[in-house]
Amino acid sequence: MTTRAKTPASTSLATLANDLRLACMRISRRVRFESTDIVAPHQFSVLARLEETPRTPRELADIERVSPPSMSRTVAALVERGLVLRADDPTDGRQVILSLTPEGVRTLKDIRRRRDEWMASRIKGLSIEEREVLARASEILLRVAGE
Amino acid sequence: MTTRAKTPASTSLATLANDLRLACMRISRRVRFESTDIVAPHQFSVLARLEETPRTPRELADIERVSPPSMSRTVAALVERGLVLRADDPTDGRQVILSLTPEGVRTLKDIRRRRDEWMASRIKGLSIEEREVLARASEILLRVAGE
DNA sequence: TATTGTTATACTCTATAACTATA
DNA sequence: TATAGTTATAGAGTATAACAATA
Repeated sequence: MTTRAKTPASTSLATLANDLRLACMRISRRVRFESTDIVAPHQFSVLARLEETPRTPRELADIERVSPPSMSRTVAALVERGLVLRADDPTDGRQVILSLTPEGVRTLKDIRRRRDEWMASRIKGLSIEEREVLARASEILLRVAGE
Repeated sequence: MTTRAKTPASTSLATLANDLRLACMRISRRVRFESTDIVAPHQFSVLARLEETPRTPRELADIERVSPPSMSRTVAALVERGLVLRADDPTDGRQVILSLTPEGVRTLKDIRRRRDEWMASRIKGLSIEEREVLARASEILLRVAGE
């Protein structure tokens, strides 16, 4: 492989890709493992999608890349728990509109708070310079992840 | 959510924790979604553990925080696929020693290559400065994740 | 008696196929 | 006939409880 950069070896594309991927995956893994969420991962994803805007089960299934029956079941569990509200679509009798209940909003906030607390506890001991690096990296990564 | 951090020193701990966590989780999510792994996540974890050193099912269950019966099942599937080798422990008849087969080693490498390719394609278009930020961030994050 | 590992059984999440209701 | 959603059924992964083999 060609390392054409005058910069350190750590900026080789392949090395950086591997290091960065591992770093992100390990952080994510520990966040999930140690913040003991109140809802399952697939339920959390649905709540987060409904926080953006009300959606139909079909839309959620497409976004989350699961089958309609799976989403039907996931939604049913969230409705059962009082986190999601079902409403008939006034213009199309086949569809249902799903949205978050106040309890759903609270649950989402609570989960994020716990996750953030874990992350905050990890970076609390870092230097100002290190935090600045991470702040800049966050911006870049969020942009890259959104592309 | 809460972006805005043009004044580095005033970047709050909570804001950084949230941005950084979201960034890592979104990157991880996309890596998993789009590199279409050959084995399931829990199987990959076990292969990676066995790459470090041969282990018993009990050790794997403790490390991966699943029950012994679950690990028993996971291991059986990997043995069935020819990725893991079972061997009797010569000093303790109750135990079995699990290790990777050559095919298991190849599979692990292949999965990592695919994941890295996705990540590399994402950072290919970044500037030298941005890559340097990510390289420094990787070091910090890997250290933090390992604590 | 304690430990390792498996089998028995049940619950959850996933999928495909078939069904109902509406457009 | 096509679409939205659910129900029927089956296949994995996980768990707890009970069992077998060994220490």
